[in-house]
Amino acid sequence: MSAAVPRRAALTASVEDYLKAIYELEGYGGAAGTKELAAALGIAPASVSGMVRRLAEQGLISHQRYRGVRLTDAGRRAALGTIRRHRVIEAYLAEALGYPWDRVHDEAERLEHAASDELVDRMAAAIGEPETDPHGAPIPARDGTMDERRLASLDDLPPGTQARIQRVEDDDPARLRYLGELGIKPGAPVRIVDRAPYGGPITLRIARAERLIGSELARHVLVIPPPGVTFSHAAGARSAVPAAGRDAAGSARHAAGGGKRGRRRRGSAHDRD
Amino acid sequence: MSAAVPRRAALTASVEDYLKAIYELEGYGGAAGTKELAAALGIAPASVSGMVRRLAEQGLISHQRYRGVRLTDAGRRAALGTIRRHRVIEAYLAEALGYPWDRVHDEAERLEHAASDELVDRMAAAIGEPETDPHGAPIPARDGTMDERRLASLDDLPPGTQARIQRVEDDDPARLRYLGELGIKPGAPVRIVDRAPYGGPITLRIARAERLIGSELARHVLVIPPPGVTFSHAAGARSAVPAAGRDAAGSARHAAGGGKRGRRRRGSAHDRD
DNA sequence: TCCGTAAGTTAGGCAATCCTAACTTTTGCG
DNA sequence: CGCAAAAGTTAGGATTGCCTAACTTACGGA
Ligand SMILES: [Mn+2]
Ligand SMILES: [Mn+2]
Ligand SMILES: [Mn+2]
Ligand SMILES: [Mn+2]
Repeated sequence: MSAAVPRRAALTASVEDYLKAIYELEGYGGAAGTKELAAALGIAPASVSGMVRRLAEQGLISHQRYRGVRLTDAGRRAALGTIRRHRVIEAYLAEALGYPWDRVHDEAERLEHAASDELVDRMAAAIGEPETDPHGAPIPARDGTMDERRLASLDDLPPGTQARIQRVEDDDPARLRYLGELGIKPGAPVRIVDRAPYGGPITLRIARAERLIGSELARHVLVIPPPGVTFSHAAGARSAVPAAGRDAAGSARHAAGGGKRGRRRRGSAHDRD
Repeated sequence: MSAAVPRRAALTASVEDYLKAIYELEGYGGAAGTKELAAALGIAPASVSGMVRRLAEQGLISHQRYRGVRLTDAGRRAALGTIRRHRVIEAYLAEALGYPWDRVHDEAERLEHAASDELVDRMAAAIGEPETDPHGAPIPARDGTMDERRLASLDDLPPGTQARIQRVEDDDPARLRYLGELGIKPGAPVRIVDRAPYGGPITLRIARAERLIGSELARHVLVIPPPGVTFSHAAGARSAVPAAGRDAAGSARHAAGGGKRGRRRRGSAHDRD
């Protein structure tokens, strides 16, 4: 049984995950920092330094010591390939196999490294060439192009605004389930009825009901920016805002944990796409 | 990005492949040899010795030095779990995604280590709980039970015998394509019209046509043994015959290759199931 | 300008896998 | 029975990836 069976020229699963993470942390024009990357991947910063050297040697990223990394064209191509596989798989699991939208991510996180492009293409064809994953994230085309429009979050919208939910962040399964209960899913029309001041609750009209959500939650729900809206939160990864509000690097949750012995227990995932 | 996301208590992909290989080499009551295992996995015998020690320490196999290995109950359970995942995935790819039967194996060989049991169960349900994979290999049930009937090969049948194709070996994509052209696939009724002596060609009546096949090819096509047939080739792996004809251990093809430098290039696969 | 802190690196380790070379045990044959 | 080939093991390496501890650099104030 078996013997290798590599998927492509084949980067390792680890490398693919690094490239994906860097892609998402670069956001609109920045570089990805070591610590940030470590948090996103659930590993120690020192480990990232080591991998960064190797990725740079392989020409997948460029690295300025102490200054962060950026994808090269080759690295970006690879990242978008993995992202395409991930999102098509998520869409397929939801569409063809009845997976709930809060459980597609973890499964895709593993399958993205094992599925061939042929399989992914067959999946995409089987469900009608979807343009987004179940959370509304755009699926890169086979040629590596992807819709990279910046999005605004519900938290950025003034009262009275009408919009259509474009995308929700898929980090947290529990949050996804809650959003699902509220009827907040991609494609749904929404109206901002009211906003309490000082970061208070936001009143929405959604799915023919009025709902109150906190501004924290609202930041994880994205819409196409109506004219004149300045956004503080962008699809992809980081804030589009200059300085304020960017304390928690990216959106990394419980970081690497701090066990003493017994390696091999990295935290659970926390991503987007 | 991500962070771990293990599939189960999670054996490594390597360990799962070893256990599968051992399961198949054990055949009906034997032990699996180091060299045999190395050939099946496409790695060097010395590497197998090392892994064997670790698997024995973990209680997945029992090992008698210089005498070969056997699965423990825990090891057999794990092996059957992987085999179930592999075969369900093969069946799903063929049934739901239109994969040709000569290309499902390699894809399944990778996905089997990444797909969760939930995914595999959903796949099985989606295609009506298949009992065999596209090559006729039985799919272990969720509880780990599997039909382990010995099968006879076409080469074992005397002229005049009627049988129904049960299974074909899926080692070689080219052979699968050829068998497909001949109409030799699981479920097809076949009649042995004639056999030339001294290992000469066998004349079959299949798919309403008469076909000639060599005895080598015939050995890779399996049927439920009609009464009175002694078989020389069994499903699973090795011959049921005492000594004769067991030169090429198992059915390993091009073994480990013999590159000098540059590891990381193991040969392509060669298996069953 | 100076400095402390945060971020990033290096050093030293470990575990999983695989390899080649060299040595040991088994075993089939004459 | 005796031995040489075959099968199996050990020894010594390499690679990938991750970890902790300790050191270095960058940078935002005071
Ligand atoms: Mn992943
Ligand atoms: Mn997603
Ligand atoms: Mn495999
Ligand atoms: Mn197979």
